[in-house]
Amino acid sequence: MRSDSSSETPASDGRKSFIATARRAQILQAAVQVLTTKGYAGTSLARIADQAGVAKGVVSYHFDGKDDLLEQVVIDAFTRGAEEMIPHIVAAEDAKGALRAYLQGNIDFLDANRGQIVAVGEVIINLRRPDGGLRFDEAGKLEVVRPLAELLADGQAAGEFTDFDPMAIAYLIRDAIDGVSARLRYDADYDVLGFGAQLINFAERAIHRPSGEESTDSDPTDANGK
Amino acid sequence: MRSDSSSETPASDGRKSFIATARRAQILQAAVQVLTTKGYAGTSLARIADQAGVAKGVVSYHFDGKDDLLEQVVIDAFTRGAEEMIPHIVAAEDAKGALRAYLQGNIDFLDANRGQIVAVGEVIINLRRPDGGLRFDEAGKLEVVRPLAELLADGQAAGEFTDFDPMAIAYLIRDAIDGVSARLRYDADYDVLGFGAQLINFAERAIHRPSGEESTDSDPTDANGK
Amino acid sequence: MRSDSSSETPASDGRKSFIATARRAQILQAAVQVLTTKGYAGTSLARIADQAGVAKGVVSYHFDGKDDLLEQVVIDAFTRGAEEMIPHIVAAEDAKGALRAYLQGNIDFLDANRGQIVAVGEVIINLRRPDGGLRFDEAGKLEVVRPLAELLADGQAAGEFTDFDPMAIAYLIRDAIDGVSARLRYDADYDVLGFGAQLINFAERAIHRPSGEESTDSDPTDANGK
Amino acid sequence: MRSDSSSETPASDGRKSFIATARRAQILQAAVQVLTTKGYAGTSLARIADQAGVAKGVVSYHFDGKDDLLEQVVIDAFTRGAEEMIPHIVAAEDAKGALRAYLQGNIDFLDANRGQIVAVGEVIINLRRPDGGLRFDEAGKLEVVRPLAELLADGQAAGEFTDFDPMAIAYLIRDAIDGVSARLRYDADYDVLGFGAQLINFAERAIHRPSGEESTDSDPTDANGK
DNA sequence: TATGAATGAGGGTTCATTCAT
DNA sequence: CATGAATGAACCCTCATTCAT
Repeated sequence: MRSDSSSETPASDGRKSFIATARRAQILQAAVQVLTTKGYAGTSLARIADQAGVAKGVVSYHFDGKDDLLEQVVIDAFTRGAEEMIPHIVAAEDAKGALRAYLQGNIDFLDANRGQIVAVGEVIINLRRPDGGLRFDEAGKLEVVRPLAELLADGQAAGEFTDFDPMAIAYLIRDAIDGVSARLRYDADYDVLGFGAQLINFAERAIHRPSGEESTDSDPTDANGK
Repeated sequence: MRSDSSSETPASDGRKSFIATARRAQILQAAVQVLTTKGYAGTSLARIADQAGVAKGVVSYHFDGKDDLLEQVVIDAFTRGAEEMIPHIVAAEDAKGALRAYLQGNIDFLDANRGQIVAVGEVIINLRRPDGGLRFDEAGKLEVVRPLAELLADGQAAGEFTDFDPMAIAYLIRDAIDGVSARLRYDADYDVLGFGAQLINFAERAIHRPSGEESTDSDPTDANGK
Repeated sequence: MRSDSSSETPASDGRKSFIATARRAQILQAAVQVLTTKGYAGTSLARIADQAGVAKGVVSYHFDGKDDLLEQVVIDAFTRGAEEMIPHIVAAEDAKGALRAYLQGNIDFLDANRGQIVAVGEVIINLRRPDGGLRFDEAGKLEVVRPLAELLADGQAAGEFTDFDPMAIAYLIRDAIDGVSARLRYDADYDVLGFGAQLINFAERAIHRPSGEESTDSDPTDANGK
Repeated sequence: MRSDSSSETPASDGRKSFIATARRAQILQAAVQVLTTKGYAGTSLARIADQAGVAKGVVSYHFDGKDDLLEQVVIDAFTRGAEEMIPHIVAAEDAKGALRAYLQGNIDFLDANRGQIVAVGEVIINLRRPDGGLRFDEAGKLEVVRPLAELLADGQAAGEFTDFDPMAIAYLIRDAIDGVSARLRYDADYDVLGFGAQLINFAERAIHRPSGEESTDSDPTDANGK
């Protein structure tokens, strides 16, 4: 069965039968569990099948091989994440609001999907293409970072944000969010929301332009506070 | 049978012969190369031996199995990193200087050791103990983060830094540094120093207490920025 | 549970429905194509079903397993071949004519059915019974060679052919014809008819008794050509 | 271990150690046995290892995979065959002698190596390259047929042989020899030498120019048979 | 009739490790 | 010290077949 994302039939869930969809979900869930527990290198189709309570061949039947299965683990999460977060960001009235929505949206998503986050991270970090290159590489990362950088640049253009390299700071913010993912590896009960509050506070302090500051180029010429 | 802890000091009393030390270094270097090229899951003793130009058995002879070898890759780097960075940090006169030394030291180390960083990351992220737990887990991470958090707390106590949760911001800073490591995976020529400058700038803007600001929890005696 | 022997005569009394007959033909044709393209070891029911554009289960439904399907590929061709060739042979007036009819009939059949010949060969050579023995073995071969040997012996008895071991020469002629099949494996456009002409020429030169020759042993006492 | 045919050391058996050479031979012999008994499709590394009395991994250790192993089965036989037959052919004084040496040499080789012939045939017929093409294809066949065709053409030029297409008759002769191989599949005790005698007889009757016959396509200067 | 779903065996291969030399 | 040889487990994948629908 091909994991064809195109749906030729107008039916709601696409062309996959109900039972097939259910099995796929079941197997994906099992894969997430194994990835989280055993790590990427310890994740085998046999263990996934065992965890799902199905025969080993079933996994190969529903997915186009191990790589396809693991890809789906990531794609599923990304799809859901984008669906949840984007609306909040575009609904913001100004750059400050959009930045806050971006940060809070990511934090909330991580907090609400802790069960999947670690597994997704394992795959992103380890899954490679047959040629040896990483399956989820810089290109995918850029897709996530660039919008954030544009958001920051917009805020600078509107005079809301102070001077900095938008791309670098976008990476820095992503690093903080990815750091949360990493910490969930060690501590499933990590206080994601608490750290998120600190992160938002920190970021806004560093990014927001103090009222009255001049927007020149980069270096603030004078720093006589308010 | 753990590998002898004296293995890191081959010169002092000569517990390891010269040739053994050389072989170990040669194999470790090969392991780094394979890890960087093929990733953790693609790293086998056979490939390492091949890369090192030695027979497969040699690796097992000089290291107590695959896990021991991979551990050494990490420990070597950490040892060297600590040796290089700690002196600069302790030499700083105040918290601001220490923070800058910490950040610049880490950035410089990453920049100077790009060849090893990716390999080290692969192992830290993936290597697990026989019981399934991560070999380099939260405990090791805390060893790195806690000193930074203490440095930040000291700065707050001295009135140099503004208010924030030292632990959270320490994690945040570590995330940024680890983010550099991650980016080296995709781009061996990543501008580490450039990003580092932005990071330092950003961090200081968010951490330093603006002159004239009231300190809620520490001594406001000196608030005259430099 | 062998497949019903009436399966080859779908029309006579309608034991098989029209649709079933069509499906069988469709699947057999797909099997021929896969066998030709991928070889025996590369031929699976999945590939055949795919090539035929039907679900995998359909093949198992219409045929009593893989072996039955492959048998039919051979039997179909043999049945058709016999139907086409035998009439010409029995219609010949003398042994020389019968031999020529035999050779030309075989050549023409191979030439006209190149698309199937390779597939048939793959099965004959490889298909084995559950006990490990070849499904199409010496017995089947004899069925083909013996009539030819009898034809040759008749020609000798009639004084048309020179002295030789009829069975050995019958095998030799079959080898030449089978050789054509083999060559079609490598070259679908092989000049079957051209080789056939050379074969007939060669065979007649070696088999026909020169006029005036005594029927002694083998050596022609005088050789005053025509 | 690579099956490198080049030998960097001047030692007699090349660079393979004695024990490795012995194991390889043992495994090759086991492969021949399995191929002969079970056929190509029934030949697995597990069965070969079992037949050889070694663990499955040993086969993969000594050969570069299944294909490499099966190739060696063929190459070994071809190498030995060429070594045995070529000297006799080149030693012949005229084309008639060379043809007889060629035929007798092939027959004798088949007769003396019946144990391997069937296995070799299984591989030649079935082994395919990763791209789907046959591993031993037309090109290899031509290497065998062309020298025979040249031998025949030489005989024609020398007036020893009658008129025919040398290539076609060369193929025909090869077909007869290959037919012997095929017959050994069904009957391990096949009378190879007996058939060989008939074949030689038949071929010479069809190929040799009767004394006094005119040559149509070559130099008629000497038409007075010897 | 036809299909998708499921199974379990077996395929070849890679692997970390042990051991005699 | 170093090596080649051997092992057996685990890997992913393909297969022919069965079965409920």
